[in-house]
Amino acid sequence: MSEFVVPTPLPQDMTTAPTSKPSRRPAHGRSSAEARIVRSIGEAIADRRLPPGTKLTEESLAEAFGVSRERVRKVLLLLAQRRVVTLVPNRGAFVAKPTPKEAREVFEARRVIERAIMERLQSFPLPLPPEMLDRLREHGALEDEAERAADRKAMIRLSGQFHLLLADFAGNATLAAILADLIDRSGLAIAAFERRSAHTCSAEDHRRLIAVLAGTAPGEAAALMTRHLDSVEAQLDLDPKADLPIDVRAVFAGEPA
Amino acid sequence: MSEFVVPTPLPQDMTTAPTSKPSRRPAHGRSSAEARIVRSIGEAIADRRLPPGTKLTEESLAEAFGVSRERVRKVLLLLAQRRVVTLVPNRGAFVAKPTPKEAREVFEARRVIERAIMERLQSFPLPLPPEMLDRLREHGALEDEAERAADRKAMIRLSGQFHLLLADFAGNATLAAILADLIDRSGLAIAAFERRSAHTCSAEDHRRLIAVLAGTAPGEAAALMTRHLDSVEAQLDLDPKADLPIDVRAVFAGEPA
DNA sequence: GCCTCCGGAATTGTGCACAATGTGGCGACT
DNA sequence: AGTCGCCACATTGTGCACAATTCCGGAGGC
Repeated sequence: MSEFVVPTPLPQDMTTAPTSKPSRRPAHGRSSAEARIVRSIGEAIADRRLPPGTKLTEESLAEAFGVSRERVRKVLLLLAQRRVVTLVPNRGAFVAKPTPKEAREVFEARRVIERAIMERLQSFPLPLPPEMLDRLREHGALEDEAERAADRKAMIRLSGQFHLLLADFAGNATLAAILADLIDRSGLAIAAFERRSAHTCSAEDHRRLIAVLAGTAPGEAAALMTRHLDSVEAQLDLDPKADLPIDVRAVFAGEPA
Repeated sequence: MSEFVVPTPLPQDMTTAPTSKPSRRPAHGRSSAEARIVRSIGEAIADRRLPPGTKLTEESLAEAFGVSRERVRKVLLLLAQRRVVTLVPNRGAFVAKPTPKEAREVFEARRVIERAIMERLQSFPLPLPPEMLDRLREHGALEDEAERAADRKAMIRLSGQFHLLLADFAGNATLAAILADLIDRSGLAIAAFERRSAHTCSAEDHRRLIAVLAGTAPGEAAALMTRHLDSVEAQLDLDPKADLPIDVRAVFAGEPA
Protein backbone atom coordinates (compact mmCIF):
# COMPACT_ATOMS: atom_id res chain seq x y z
CA MET A 1 0.00 0.00 0.00
CA SER A 2 1.70 3.11 1.19
CA GLU A 3 5.45 2.76 1.03
CA PHE A 4 6.47 5.86 2.87
CA VAL A 5 5.20 6.78 6.24
CA VAL A 6 5.33 10.36 7.31
CA PRO A 7 6.25 11.16 10.91
CA THR A 8 2.60 11.04 11.80
CA PRO A 9 1.08 7.78 10.57
CA LEU A 10 -1.71 8.77 8.27
CA PRO A 11 -4.84 7.03 7.12
CA GLN A 12 -4.49 5.78 3.58
CA ASP A 13 -7.86 7.23 2.75
CA MET A 14 -10.90 8.66 4.41
CA THR A 15 -12.02 5.34 5.82
CA THR A 16 -8.71 3.87 6.87
CA ALA A 17 -6.90 4.37 10.11
CA PRO A 18 -3.22 4.33 10.99
CA THR A 19 -1.87 0.81 10.82
CA SER A 20 0.07 1.24 14.00
CA LYS A 21 -1.31 2.60 17.19
CA PRO A 22 -0.23 6.18 17.67
CA SER A 23 -1.15 5.95 21.32
CA ARG A 24 2.33 6.86 22.44
CA ARG A 25 2.19 10.21 20.81
CA PRO A 26 2.23 13.06 23.33
CA ALA A 27 0.31 15.10 20.77
CA HIS A 28 -0.26 18.73 21.62
CA GLY A 29 1.09 18.36 25.10
CA ARG A 30 -2.40 18.41 26.57
CA SER A 31 -3.22 14.73 26.54
CA SER A 32 0.05 14.05 28.31
CA ALA A 33 -1.25 16.24 31.11
CA GLU A 34 -4.19 13.88 31.41
CA ALA A 35 -1.90 10.89 31.53
CA ARG A 36 0.05 12.64 34.23
CA ILE A 37 -3.06 13.20 36.32
CA VAL A 38 -4.17 9.61 35.86
CA ARG A 39 -0.77 8.40 37.02
CA SER A 40 -0.74 10.83 39.90
CA ILE A 41 -4.14 9.80 41.20
CA GLY A 42 -3.36 6.15 40.59
CA GLU A 43 -0.19 6.41 42.66
CA ALA A 44 -1.99 8.24 45.44
CA ILE A 45 -4.52 5.44 45.58
CA ALA A 46 -1.83 2.77 45.53
CA ASP A 47 0.00 4.60 48.32
CA ARG A 48 -3.15 4.72 50.47
CA ARG A 49 -3.04 8.49 50.54
CA LEU A 50 -6.49 8.08 49.04
CA PRO A 51 -8.05 5.11 50.85
CA PRO A 52 -10.95 3.15 49.36
CA GLY A 53 -14.22 5.02 49.59
CA THR A 54 -12.75 8.49 49.49
CA LYS A 55 -14.92 10.97 47.67
CA LEU A 56 -13.17 12.63 44.77
CA THR A 57 -14.88 15.89 43.96
CA GLU A 58 -14.21 17.23 40.51
CA GLU A 59 -13.49 20.73 41.68
CA SER A 60 -10.96 19.80 44.35
CA LEU A 61 -9.06 17.69 41.86
CA ALA A 62 -9.26 20.42 39.26
CA GLU A 63 -7.82 22.88 41.72
CA ALA A 64 -5.16 20.45 42.95
CA PHE A 65 -3.84 19.82 39.46
CA GLY A 66 -4.49 23.27 38.10
CA VAL A 67 -6.68 22.12 35.26
CA SER A 68 -10.27 22.62 34.24
CA ARG A 69 -13.05 20.56 35.67
CA GLU A 70 -13.84 18.76 32.39
CA ARG A 71 -10.34 17.46 32.16
CA VAL A 72 -10.73 15.98 35.60
CA ARG A 73 -14.03 14.53 34.51
CA LYS A 74 -12.33 12.79 31.62
CA VAL A 75 -9.63 11.42 33.89
CA LEU A 76 -12.23 10.09 36.31
CA LEU A 77 -13.98 8.35 33.44
CA LEU A 78 -10.75 6.62 32.51
CA LEU A 79 -10.05 5.57 36.09
CA ALA A 80 -13.60 4.30 36.42
CA GLN A 81 -13.12 2.13 33.35
CA ARG A 82 -10.10 0.61 35.07
CA ARG A 83 -12.26 0.04 38.16
CA VAL A 84 -9.96 2.10 40.30
CA VAL A 85 -12.68 4.60 41.02
CA THR A 86 -16.42 4.12 41.12
CA LEU A 87 -18.67 6.62 39.40
CA VAL A 88 -22.12 7.11 40.86
CA PRO A 89 -24.47 9.16 38.70
CA ASN A 90 -25.16 12.60 40.10
CA ARG A 91 -23.19 11.68 43.20
CA GLY A 92 -19.66 11.79 41.96
CA ALA A 93 -16.52 9.69 42.02
CA PHE A 94 -15.21 7.55 44.86
CA VAL A 95 -12.04 5.56 45.27
CA ALA A 96 -13.20 2.04 44.52
CA LYS A 97 -13.87 -0.20 47.48
CA PRO A 98 -13.91 -3.77 46.23
CA THR A 99 -16.24 -6.31 47.77
CA PRO A 100 -14.67 -9.45 49.22
CA LYS A 101 -16.04 -11.34 46.24
CA GLU A 102 -14.37 -8.97 43.84
CA ALA A 103 -11.15 -9.12 45.83
CA ARG A 104 -11.07 -12.88 45.57
CA GLU A 105 -11.80 -12.70 41.86
CA VAL A 106 -8.99 -10.25 41.30
CA PHE A 107 -6.51 -12.49 43.05
CA GLU A 108 -7.69 -15.51 41.12
CA ALA A 109 -7.33 -13.55 37.89
CA ARG A 110 -3.80 -12.63 38.92
CA ARG A 111 -2.97 -16.24 39.63
CA VAL A 112 -4.25 -17.22 36.21
CA ILE A 113 -2.29 -14.59 34.37
CA GLU A 114 0.89 -14.64 36.38
CA ARG A 115 1.07 -18.40 36.31
CA ALA A 116 1.06 -18.14 32.52
CA ILE A 117 3.71 -15.44 32.65
CA MET A 118 6.02 -17.60 34.73
CA GLU A 119 5.45 -20.58 32.46
CA ARG A 120 6.35 -18.44 29.55
CA LEU A 121 9.49 -17.14 31.22
CA GLN A 122 10.61 -20.64 32.10
CA SER A 123 10.01 -21.75 28.53
CA PHE A 124 12.71 -19.35 27.37
CA PRO A 125 16.05 -20.90 26.42
CA LEU A 126 18.35 -20.96 29.43
CA PRO A 127 20.08 -19.10 30.74
CA LEU A 128 17.80 -16.09 30.83
CA PRO A 129 19.42 -12.90 29.54
CA PRO A 130 21.74 -11.47 32.20
CA GLU A 131 20.29 -7.99 31.85
CA MET A 132 16.90 -9.41 32.74
CA LEU A 133 18.18 -11.14 35.85
CA ASP A 134 20.26 -8.14 36.82
CA ARG A 135 17.27 -5.89 36.51
CA LEU A 136 15.23 -8.21 38.72
CA ARG A 137 17.96 -8.49 41.34
CA GLU A 138 18.42 -4.75 41.35
CA HIS A 139 14.71 -4.37 41.96
CA GLY A 140 14.88 -6.99 44.68
CA ALA A 141 17.55 -4.92 46.41
CA LEU A 142 15.22 -1.95 46.42
CA GLU A 143 12.52 -4.08 47.99
CA ASP A 144 14.89 -5.28 50.67
CA GLU A 145 15.85 -1.74 51.42
CA ALA A 146 12.23 -0.65 51.72
CA GLU A 147 11.52 -3.62 53.96
CA ARG A 148 14.42 -2.76 56.25
CA ALA A 149 13.26 0.82 56.40
CA ALA A 150 9.72 -0.42 57.07
CA ASP A 151 8.56 1.91 54.33
CA ARG A 152 5.21 0.37 53.72
CA LYS A 153 4.22 2.61 50.83
CA ALA A 154 7.44 1.89 49.01
CA MET A 155 7.06 -1.83 49.63
CA ILE A 156 3.61 -1.88 48.08
CA ARG A 157 4.67 0.14 45.09
CA LEU A 158 7.82 -1.89 44.52
CA SER A 159 5.99 -5.16 44.89
CA GLY A 160 3.56 -4.19 42.16
CA GLN A 161 6.41 -3.05 39.95
CA PHE A 162 8.16 -6.39 40.43
CA HIS A 163 5.22 -8.35 39.10
CA LEU A 164 4.81 -5.92 36.24
CA LEU A 165 8.49 -6.25 35.43
CA LEU A 166 8.11 -10.00 35.05
CA ALA A 167 5.13 -9.45 32.78
CA ASP A 168 7.14 -7.10 30.60
CA PHE A 169 9.95 -9.59 30.29
CA ALA A 170 7.49 -12.27 29.27
CA GLY A 171 6.90 -10.19 26.17
CA ASN A 172 3.13 -10.01 25.91
CA ALA A 173 2.18 -6.36 26.22
CA THR A 174 -1.52 -7.18 26.14
CA LEU A 175 -1.30 -9.50 29.11
CA ALA A 176 0.97 -7.02 30.86
CA ALA A 177 -1.59 -4.26 30.44
CA ILE A 178 -4.34 -6.46 31.85
CA LEU A 179 -2.13 -7.40 34.75
CA ALA A 180 -1.29 -3.78 35.46
CA ASP A 181 -4.96 -3.08 36.11
CA LEU A 182 -5.31 -6.17 38.26
CA ILE A 183 -2.31 -5.14 40.33
CA ASP A 184 -3.86 -1.75 40.97
CA ARG A 185 -7.09 -3.41 42.00
CA SER A 186 -5.41 -5.92 44.25
CA GLY A 187 -3.71 -2.97 45.95
CA LEU A 188 -7.16 -1.59 46.61
CA ALA A 189 -8.26 -4.94 47.94
CA ILE A 190 -5.29 -5.04 50.29
CA ALA A 191 -6.03 -1.52 51.48
CA ALA A 192 -9.63 -2.46 52.15
CA PHE A 193 -9.19 -5.83 53.80
CA GLU A 194 -5.74 -6.19 55.31
CA ARG A 195 -5.64 -7.49 58.83
CA ARG A 196 -4.36 -5.43 61.71
CA SER A 197 -1.41 -7.69 62.22
CA ALA A 198 1.55 -6.37 60.33
CA HIS A 199 2.44 -9.06 57.86
CA THR A 200 5.89 -9.69 56.57
CA CYS A 201 5.64 -8.69 52.97
CA SER A 202 6.85 -10.50 49.98
CA ALA A 203 10.46 -9.46 49.42
CA GLU A 204 11.56 -12.93 50.45
CA ASP A 205 9.08 -14.56 48.06
CA HIS A 206 10.33 -12.38 45.26
CA ARG A 207 13.91 -13.35 45.97
CA ARG A 208 13.00 -16.99 45.66
CA LEU A 209 11.15 -16.39 42.42
CA ILE A 210 14.25 -14.76 40.99
CA ALA A 211 16.41 -17.64 42.15
CA VAL A 212 14.15 -20.18 40.49
CA LEU A 213 14.07 -18.21 37.26
CA ALA A 214 17.83 -17.84 37.32
CA GLY A 215 18.19 -21.57 37.76
CA THR A 216 20.12 -21.12 40.99
CA ALA A 217 17.35 -22.79 42.95
CA PRO A 218 15.24 -25.80 42.03
CA GLY A 219 11.52 -25.45 41.61
CA GLU A 220 8.76 -24.57 39.26
CA ALA A 221 8.30 -20.84 38.89
CA ALA A 222 4.59 -21.03 38.04
CA ALA A 223 3.72 -23.00 41.16
CA LEU A 224 5.83 -20.71 43.27
CA MET A 225 4.06 -17.66 41.91
CA THR A 226 0.68 -19.23 42.58
CA ARG A 227 1.64 -19.88 46.18
CA HIS A 228 3.04 -16.39 46.49
CA LEU A 229 -0.25 -14.85 45.44
CA ASP A 230 -2.12 -17.28 47.65
CA SER A 231 -0.14 -16.12 50.65
CA VAL A 232 -0.80 -12.47 49.89
CA GLU A 233 -4.52 -13.14 49.58
CA ALA A 234 -4.47 -15.26 52.73
CA GLN A 235 -3.32 -12.24 54.71
CA LEU A 236 -6.58 -10.45 53.99
CA ASP A 237 -9.69 -10.64 56.07
CA LEU A 238 -12.22 -11.50 53.40
CA ASP A 239 -14.95 -12.39 55.79
CA PRO A 240 -18.12 -12.83 53.77
CA LYS A 241 -20.14 -11.02 56.43
CA ALA A 242 -18.63 -7.85 55.09
CA ASP A 243 -19.91 -8.64 51.64
CA LEU A 244 -22.76 -6.24 52.21
CA PRO A 245 -22.81 -4.56 55.61
CA ILE A 246 -26.40 -4.83 56.66
CA ASP A 247 -29.50 -5.79 54.82
CA VAL A 248 -32.32 -3.84 56.38
CA ARG A 249 -35.16 -5.75 54.83
CA ALA A 250 -33.73 -9.13 55.72
CA VAL A 251 -33.16 -8.01 59.31
CA PHE A 252 -36.77 -6.97 59.75
CA ALA A 253 -38.27 -9.69 57.59
CA GLY A 254 -41.63 -10.81 58.88
CA GLU A 255 -42.30 -7.70 60.91
CA PRO A 256 -45.29 -5.78 59.60
CA ALA A 257 -45.04 -2.04 59.41
CA MET B 1 -25.28 -14.25 48.73
CA SER B 2 -27.42 -11.31 49.72
CA GLU B 3 -30.99 -11.74 48.74
CA PHE B 4 -32.28 -8.29 49.46
CA VAL B 5 -30.42 -5.16 48.72
CA VAL B 6 -31.44 -1.62 49.40
CA PRO B 7 -32.44 0.01 46.13
CA THR B 8 -29.68 2.56 46.17
CA PRO B 9 -26.65 1.73 48.29
CA LEU B 10 -25.58 4.91 49.96
CA PRO B 11 -22.26 6.12 51.29
CA GLN B 12 -22.07 5.87 55.04
CA ASP B 13 -20.51 9.30 55.30
CA MET B 14 -18.87 11.98 53.25
CA THR B 15 -15.71 10.06 52.64
CA THR B 16 -17.13 6.63 52.14
CA ALA B 17 -18.41 5.20 48.92
CA PRO B 18 -21.08 2.62 48.30
CA THR B 19 -19.76 -0.78 49.35
CA SER B 20 -21.24 -2.45 46.35
CA LYS B 21 -20.83 -1.17 42.86
CA PRO B 22 -23.93 0.69 41.78
CA SER B 23 -22.91 0.21 38.20
CA ARG B 24 -26.14 -1.55 37.34
CA ARG B 25 -28.21 1.46 38.22
CA PRO B 26 -29.95 2.94 35.19
CA ALA B 27 -29.85 6.28 36.98
CA HIS B 28 -31.54 9.14 35.24
CA GLY B 29 -32.05 7.19 32.04
CA ARG B 30 -29.26 9.05 30.33
CA SER B 31 -26.31 6.87 31.17
CA SER B 32 -28.23 3.87 29.91
CA ALA B 33 -28.38 5.64 26.57
CA GLU B 34 -24.62 5.72 26.56
CA ALA B 35 -24.45 2.02 27.35
CA ARG B 36 -26.85 1.44 24.49
CA ILE B 37 -24.64 3.33 22.06
CA VAL B 38 -21.53 1.51 23.25
CA ARG B 39 -23.27 -1.81 22.70
CA SER B 40 -24.60 -0.73 19.35
CA ILE B 41 -21.24 0.38 18.03
CA GLY B 42 -19.57 -2.66 19.54
CA GLU B 43 -21.97 -4.98 17.77
CA ALA B 44 -21.54 -3.15 14.50
CA ILE B 45 -17.81 -3.62 14.78
CA ALA B 46 -18.17 -7.28 15.69
CA ASP B 47 -20.50 -7.77 12.73
CA ARG B 48 -18.01 -6.16 10.37
CA ARG B 49 -20.47 -3.50 9.40
CA LEU B 50 -17.70 -1.24 10.64
CA PRO B 51 -14.46 -2.84 9.45
CA PRO B 52 -11.11 -2.08 11.07
CA GLY B 53 -9.78 1.31 10.12
CA THR B 54 -13.15 2.94 9.56
CA LYS B 55 -13.21 6.58 10.54
CA LEU B 56 -15.83 7.38 13.12
CA THR B 57 -16.64 11.07 12.99
CA GLU B 58 -18.28 12.42 16.08
CA GLU B 59 -20.95 14.29 14.20
CA SER B 60 -22.10 11.37 12.06
CA LEU B 61 -22.44 9.17 15.12
CA ALA B 62 -24.23 11.93 16.99
CA GLU B 63 -26.69 12.25 14.16
CA ALA B 64 -27.09 8.48 13.77
CA PHE B 65 -27.98 7.99 17.42
CA GLY B 66 -29.80 11.27 17.85
CA VAL B 67 -27.61 12.46 20.70
CA SER B 68 -25.26 15.34 21.25
CA ARG B 69 -21.68 15.28 20.10
CA GLU B 70 -20.21 15.22 23.60
CA ARG B 71 -22.09 12.10 24.45
CA VAL B 72 -20.58 10.44 21.42
CA ARG B 73 -17.21 11.74 22.54
CA LYS B 74 -17.64 10.05 25.89
CA VAL B 75 -18.65 6.79 24.24
CA LEU B 76 -15.62 6.89 21.98
CA LEU B 77 -13.39 7.41 24.99
CA LEU B 78 -14.84 4.30 26.59
CA LEU B 79 -14.42 2.25 23.44
CA ALA B 80 -10.86 3.50 23.09
CA GLN B 81 -10.12 2.32 26.61
CA ARG B 82 -11.32 -1.12 25.57
CA ARG B 83 -9.05 -0.89 22.52
CA VAL B 84 -11.94 -1.37 20.19
CA VAL B 85 -11.40 2.04 18.65
CA THR B 86 -8.23 4.05 18.32
CA LEU B 87 -8.23 7.72 19.20
CA VAL B 88 -5.79 9.93 17.35
CA PRO B 89 -5.44 13.45 18.77
CA ASN B 90 -7.01 16.07 16.57
CA ARG B 91 -7.71 13.44 13.95
CA GLY B 92 -10.55 11.55 15.46
CA ALA B 93 -11.62 8.01 16.16
CA PHE B 94 -11.04 4.93 14.02
CA VAL B 95 -12.15 1.36 14.38
CA ALA B 96 -9.07 -0.32 15.83
CA LYS B 97 -6.89 -2.23 13.44
CA PRO B 98 -4.68 -4.53 15.46
CA THR B 99 -1.15 -5.25 14.37
CA PRO B 100 -0.21 -8.89 13.82
CA LYS B 101 1.77 -8.71 17.04
CA GLU B 102 -1.23 -7.50 18.97
CA ALA B 103 -3.42 -10.12 17.35
CA ARG B 104 -1.10 -12.87 18.49
CA GLU B 105 -0.98 -11.40 21.96
CA VAL B 106 -4.74 -11.27 22.17
CA PHE B 107 -5.05 -14.91 21.22
CA GLU B 108 -2.41 -15.91 23.70
CA ALA B 109 -4.20 -13.95 26.40
CA ARG B 110 -7.40 -15.77 25.50
CA ARG B 111 -5.66 -19.11 25.73
CA VAL B 112 -4.36 -18.22 29.16
CA ILE B 113 -7.71 -17.11 30.50
CA GLU B 114 -9.92 -19.66 28.83
CA ARG B 115 -7.68 -22.52 29.80
CA ALA B 116 -8.16 -21.43 33.40
CA ILE B 117 -11.90 -21.16 32.87
CA MET B 118 -12.10 -24.71 31.58
CA GLU B 119 -9.96 -26.00 34.42
CA ARG B 120 -12.27 -24.33 36.83
CA LEU B 121 -15.36 -25.76 35.16
CA GLN B 122 -13.91 -29.25 35.24
CA SER B 123 -13.06 -28.84 38.91
CA PHE B 124 -16.75 -28.54 39.69
CA PRO B 125 -18.41 -31.58 41.24
CA LEU B 126 -19.87 -33.80 38.56
CA PRO B 127 -22.27 -33.84 37.00
CA LEU B 128 -22.43 -30.22 36.02
CA PRO B 129 -25.81 -28.59 36.65
CA PRO B 130 -28.27 -29.65 33.93
CA GLU B 131 -29.41 -26.10 33.32
CA MET B 132 -25.83 -25.19 32.51
CA LEU B 133 -25.43 -28.01 30.01
CA ASP B 134 -28.85 -27.37 28.55
CA ARG B 135 -28.04 -23.74 28.06
CA LEU B 136 -24.81 -24.65 26.31
CA ARG B 137 -26.48 -27.22 24.06
CA GLU B 138 -29.21 -24.76 23.24
CA HIS B 139 -26.57 -22.27 22.23
CA GLY B 140 -24.79 -24.93 20.22
CA ALA B 141 -28.00 -25.53 18.29
CA LEU B 142 -28.13 -21.86 17.38
CA GLU B 143 -24.57 -22.06 16.14
CA ASP B 144 -25.38 -25.11 14.01
CA GLU B 145 -28.30 -23.28 12.56
CA ALA B 146 -26.20 -20.24 11.70
CA GLU B 147 -23.58 -22.51 10.17
CA ARG B 148 -26.15 -24.26 7.98
CA ALA B 149 -27.53 -20.92 6.89
CA ALA B 150 -23.98 -19.74 6.23
CA ASP B 151 -24.82 -16.64 8.25
CA ARG B 152 -21.31 -15.48 8.91
CA LYS B 153 -22.25 -12.53 11.12
CA ALA B 154 -24.42 -14.69 13.32
CA MET B 155 -21.69 -17.32 13.55
CA ILE B 156 -19.14 -14.78 14.77
CA ARG B 157 -21.51 -13.27 17.28
CA LEU B 158 -22.67 -16.64 18.57
CA SER B 159 -19.14 -17.95 18.83
CA GLY B 160 -18.13 -15.06 21.03
CA GLN B 161 -21.23 -15.52 23.14
CA PHE B 162 -20.40 -19.20 23.60
CA HIS B 163 -17.02 -18.44 25.10
CA LEU B 164 -18.51 -15.74 27.28
CA LEU B 165 -21.18 -18.15 28.45
CA LEU B 166 -18.51 -20.56 29.65
CA ALA B 167 -16.78 -17.72 31.47
CA ASP B 168 -20.02 -16.76 33.21
CA PHE B 169 -20.61 -20.32 34.32
CA ALA B 170 -17.10 -20.47 35.73
CA GLY B 171 -18.25 -17.83 38.18
CA ASN B 172 -15.50 -15.24 38.07
CA ALA B 173 -17.06 -12.02 36.84
CA THR B 174 -13.72 -10.23 36.78
CA LEU B 175 -12.15 -12.77 34.47
CA ALA B 176 -15.32 -12.82 32.39
CA ALA B 177 -15.16 -9.06 31.93
CA ILE B 178 -11.54 -9.25 30.84
CA LEU B 179 -12.37 -12.03 28.44
CA ALA B 180 -15.26 -10.06 26.98
CA ASP B 181 -12.84 -7.38 25.88
CA LEU B 182 -10.42 -9.91 24.49
CA ILE B 183 -13.18 -11.55 22.50
CA ASP B 184 -14.10 -8.23 20.95
CA ARG B 185 -10.50 -7.62 20.06
CA SER B 186 -9.99 -11.08 18.61
CA GLY B 187 -13.01 -10.38 16.44
CA LEU B 188 -11.20 -7.32 15.16
CA ALA B 189 -8.10 -9.40 14.56
CA ILE B 190 -10.11 -11.92 12.59
CA ALA B 191 -11.69 -9.16 10.54
CA ALA B 192 -8.28 -7.70 9.80
CA PHE B 193 -6.32 -10.83 9.02
CA GLU B 194 -8.59 -13.67 7.95
CA ARG B 195 -7.55 -15.51 4.84
CA ARG B 196 -9.59 -15.48 1.71
CA SER B 197 -10.37 -19.17 1.99
CA ALA B 198 -13.65 -19.60 3.76
CA HIS B 199 -12.82 -21.57 6.85
CA THR B 200 -15.16 -23.95 8.53
CA CYS B 201 -15.90 -22.22 11.77
CA SER B 202 -15.95 -23.63 15.20
CA ALA B 203 -19.42 -25.02 15.81
CA GLU B 204 -17.97 -28.53 15.73
CA ASP B 205 -15.24 -27.56 18.21
CA HIS B 206 -17.82 -26.10 20.52
CA ARG B 207 -19.88 -29.28 20.37
CA ARG B 208 -16.90 -31.31 21.44
CA LEU B 209 -16.14 -28.92 24.28
CA ILE B 210 -19.68 -29.36 25.56
CA ALA B 211 -19.39 -33.13 25.29
CA VAL B 212 -16.18 -33.16 27.31
CA LEU B 213 -17.66 -30.90 29.96
CA ALA B 214 -20.77 -33.04 30.14
CA GLY B 215 -18.62 -36.11 30.62
CA THR B 216 -20.12 -37.77 27.54
CA ALA B 217 -16.76 -37.70 25.81
CA PRO B 218 -13.33 -38.34 27.21
CA GLY B 219 -10.72 -35.61 27.21
CA GLU B 220 -9.39 -32.65 29.04
CA ALA B 221 -11.42 -29.54 28.47
CA ALA B 222 -8.55 -27.11 29.02
CA ALA B 223 -6.34 -28.73 26.39
CA LEU B 224 -9.24 -28.89 23.98
CA MET B 225 -9.94 -25.20 24.46
CA THR B 226 -6.30 -24.36 23.88
CA ARG B 227 -6.30 -26.30 20.62
CA HIS B 228 -9.58 -24.68 19.63
CA LEU B 229 -8.14 -21.20 20.01
CA ASP B 230 -4.95 -22.31 18.27
CA SER B 231 -6.94 -23.43 15.26
CA VAL B 232 -8.83 -20.16 15.08
CA GLU B 233 -5.60 -18.20 15.22
CA ALA B 234 -4.01 -20.52 12.67
CA GLN B 235 -6.63 -19.51 10.15
CA LEU B 236 -5.35 -15.95 10.15
CA ASP B 237 -2.66 -14.56 7.91
CA LEU B 238 -0.44 -12.89 10.48
CA ASP B 239 2.42 -12.23 8.13
CA PRO B 240 4.84 -9.97 10.03
CA LYS B 241 5.64 -7.99 6.89
CA ALA B 242 2.36 -6.18 7.36
CA ASP B 243 3.34 -5.11 10.83
CA LEU B 244 4.54 -1.73 9.67
CA PRO B 245 5.00 -1.02 5.98
CA ILE B 246 8.18 1.00 5.87
CA ASP B 247 9.59 3.56 8.22
CA VAL B 248 11.35 6.28 6.28
CA ARG B 249 13.02 7.68 9.33
CA ALA B 250 14.58 4.38 10.25
CA VAL B 251 15.78 3.87 6.68
CA PHE B 252 17.63 7.17 6.64
CA ALA B 253 18.72 7.10 10.24
CA GLY B 254 22.09 8.71 10.77
CA GLU B 255 21.96 10.91 7.70
CA PRO B 256 22.13 14.58 8.64
CA ALA B 257 19.67 16.93 7.02
C1' DG C 1 -38.79 12.62 70.89
C1' DC C 2 -38.80 11.26 66.31
C1' DC C 3 -40.15 11.39 61.83
C1' DT C 4 -41.27 13.98 57.67
C1' DC C 5 -41.17 17.55 54.65
C1' DC C 6 -39.11 21.38 52.54
C1' DG C 7 -35.78 24.97 50.95
C1' DG C 8 -30.89 26.49 50.18
C1' DA C 9 -26.37 25.17 48.95
C1' DA C 10 -23.19 22.35 46.79
C1' DT C 11 -22.03 19.17 43.20
C1' DT C 12 -22.61 16.94 38.99
C1' DG C 13 -24.47 16.81 34.09
C1' DT C 14 -25.19 18.92 29.50
C1' DG C 15 -25.24 21.86 25.63
C1' DC C 16 -23.16 25.54 23.19
C1' DA C 17 -19.84 28.60 21.33
C1' DC C 18 -15.33 29.33 20.08
C1' DA C 19 -10.37 28.01 19.65
C1' DA C 20 -6.92 24.81 17.86
C1' DT C 21 -5.54 21.54 14.68
C1' DG C 22 -5.40 18.86 10.55
C1' DT C 23 -6.88 18.25 5.37
C1' DG C 24 -7.20 19.08 0.81
C1' DG C 25 -7.14 22.04 -3.10
C1' DC C 26 -5.66 25.79 -5.77
C1' DG C 27 -2.29 28.72 -7.58
C1' DA C 28 2.35 30.42 -8.27
C1' DC C 29 7.01 29.72 -9.00
C1' DT C 30 10.93 27.16 -10.78
C1' DA D 1 5.11 19.68 -15.69
C1' DG D 2 6.16 19.07 -11.07
C1' DT D 3 6.63 20.91 -6.46
C1' DC D 4 6.09 23.96 -2.81
C1' DG D 5 3.45 27.03 -0.14
C1' DC D 6 -0.70 29.20 1.22
C1' DC D 7 -5.55 29.50 2.22
C1' DA D 8 -10.27 27.85 3.08
C1' DC D 9 -12.88 24.16 5.04
C1' DA D 10 -13.84 20.40 8.04
C1' DT D 11 -13.21 18.16 12.37
C1' DT D 12 -11.76 17.87 16.93
C1' DG D 13 -10.65 20.10 21.55
C1' DT D 14 -11.75 23.20 25.44
C1' DG D 15 -13.86 26.31 28.53
C1' DC D 16 -17.96 28.36 30.22
C1' DA D 17 -22.61 28.96 31.61
C1' DC D 18 -26.71 26.99 32.97
C1' DA D 19 -29.78 22.94 34.15
C1' DA D 20 -30.63 18.89 36.99
C1' DT D 21 -29.94 16.31 40.94
C1' DT D 22 -28.58 15.40 45.48
C1' DC D 23 -27.31 16.64 50.15
C1' DC D 24 -27.87 18.97 54.53
C1' DG D 25 -30.00 21.63 57.88
C1' DG D 26 -34.05 23.18 60.23
C1' DA D 27 -38.93 23.82 61.04
C1' DG D 28 -43.14 21.78 61.70
C1' DG D 29 -46.36 18.11 62.89
C1' DC D 30 -47.64 13.57 64.93
